[in-house]
Amino acid sequence: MGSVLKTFDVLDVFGREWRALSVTELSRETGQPKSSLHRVLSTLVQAGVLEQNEQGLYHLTLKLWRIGALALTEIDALQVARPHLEALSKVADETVHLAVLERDDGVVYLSKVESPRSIRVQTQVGRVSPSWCTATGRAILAFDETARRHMLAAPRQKFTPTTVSDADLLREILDQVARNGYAVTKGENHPEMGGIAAPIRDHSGTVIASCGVAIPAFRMDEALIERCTDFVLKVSGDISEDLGHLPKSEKS
Amino acid sequence: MGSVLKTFDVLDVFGREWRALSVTELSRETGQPKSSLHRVLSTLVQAGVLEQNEQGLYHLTLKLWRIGALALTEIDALQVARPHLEALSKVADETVHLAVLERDDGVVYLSKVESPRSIRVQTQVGRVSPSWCTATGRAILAFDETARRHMLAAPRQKFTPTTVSDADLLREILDQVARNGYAVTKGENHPEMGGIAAPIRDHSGTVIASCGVAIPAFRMDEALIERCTDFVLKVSGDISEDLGHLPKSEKS
DNA sequence: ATTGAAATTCCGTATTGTGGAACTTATGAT
DNA sequence: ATCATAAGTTCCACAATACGGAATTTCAAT
Repeated sequence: MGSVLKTFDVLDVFGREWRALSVTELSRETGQPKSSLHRVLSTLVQAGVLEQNEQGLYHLTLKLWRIGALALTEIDALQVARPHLEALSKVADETVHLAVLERDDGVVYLSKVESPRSIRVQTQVGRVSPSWCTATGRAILAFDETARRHMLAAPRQKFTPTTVSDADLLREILDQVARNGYAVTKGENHPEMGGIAAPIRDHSGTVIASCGVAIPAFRMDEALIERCTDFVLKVSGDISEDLGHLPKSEKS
Repeated sequence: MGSVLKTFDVLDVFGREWRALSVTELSRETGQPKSSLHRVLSTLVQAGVLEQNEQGLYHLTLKLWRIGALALTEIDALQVARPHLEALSKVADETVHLAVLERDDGVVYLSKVESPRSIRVQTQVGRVSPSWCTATGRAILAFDETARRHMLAAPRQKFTPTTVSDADLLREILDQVARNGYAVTKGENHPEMGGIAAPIRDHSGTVIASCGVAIPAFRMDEALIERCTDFVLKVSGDISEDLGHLPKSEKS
């Protein structure tokens, strides 16, 4: 393996554990000898990607984020969506996310607005969750044939007893999501967590992202689901419209 | 130079130009032969950092942002600040930023709220600006002795005729900012742009960031500056307070 | 078809990365 | 104060890897 790939292995560790790491911890995580790591780490410090604190631990600088943030600017949706997400968080009174697919079997949260409630779902912007057992993931997969095929081809872990991992059943569920126009999940990714999400379309009608609310499972009764679904659909529609997607013409 | 450093040179180019790039463009920017670049690019694709589109152009994936975003979560201020920044944007009716120092002679914008006005300052989250001639930069430098020393030691470019680059004058200005508790600049970084910013303190009283408004220079008259300064000071104080910084006790 | 420009592959060379071992520093127990 | 342990860092001979000029392929435009 080349030194560049090893370097990104090291950075991946920083992406998983989000804190300052020691050479020994990195050695344990990556399985590389400390002397090799030391060289890689020095190089990363020189490149301005890592810094070493007074205890000798290494931590990320903002450099990677800064380079990567410019990749985000292409995603017009982010700018446009923000006020709508805040409105959604306010009326639904729950934590709200904007998500896109990453490598077909993951969704990554680009933006969130936290619920002011004391008991709320703990999530992380930049975190990747499995696309096939989350509401935000399914809301995109249902409308993206290619991604769906890739996802169904890859192996799927069962995170909880109720995680749907069977390909046929998953296909049915996604078809259902496509018909309904929204996705609801409960306890499939994390036993105490659920979500309701709907797709966001760009000017061409392509589904490029989803937005949804994340709700503690114990709060998710029929009434709440119905209420929140309306809010989520309204907001996903508003964002799509702001992106130039014409709302389906009403009969009149 | 090692291959890892070369790799980051390439990524830096993606950080400057924020769009898909061809091998030839990268060759021009980095001065490396195309065959070498090709190897580096393949490696980065393999690492999941870049993707190649159908025209053969390379572009960033979200991976770097995702790893780097976890570095941001350490910055509690970001979560806390968001609603205050929005309030500031609303009352000031101008574009608002939260900024931190990067490598002493730069400030990077972590968060922004755009003004709804049609004529507004064009900025970019993730962009680095010079710390010594921007309001957000000076608002931090004025309270960070170490950073100030480093900044004064490094060479300083003149961006406009009015950019203050003289070390002694800069020292005086920063002392003034420290006494006032806020910084005002106009046309020193960009001729048509100005700003007003104030420091944000954490629970220990240390200045860790700044927030400020960015204003088109032609709008910056005395009245506006005074009005906005009040808003900025109010909000920077509110954010600091939310971070656990006790407001200076009132005499009573 | 023909040309030109860009992307990609090839391959012999030498620079770079490699990792075990030795060395240094920090910590904590006797 | 002394020793023991663990972590961080440096060294160096060897081999793998990166290097880049040149050859080849791809693609679009004329």
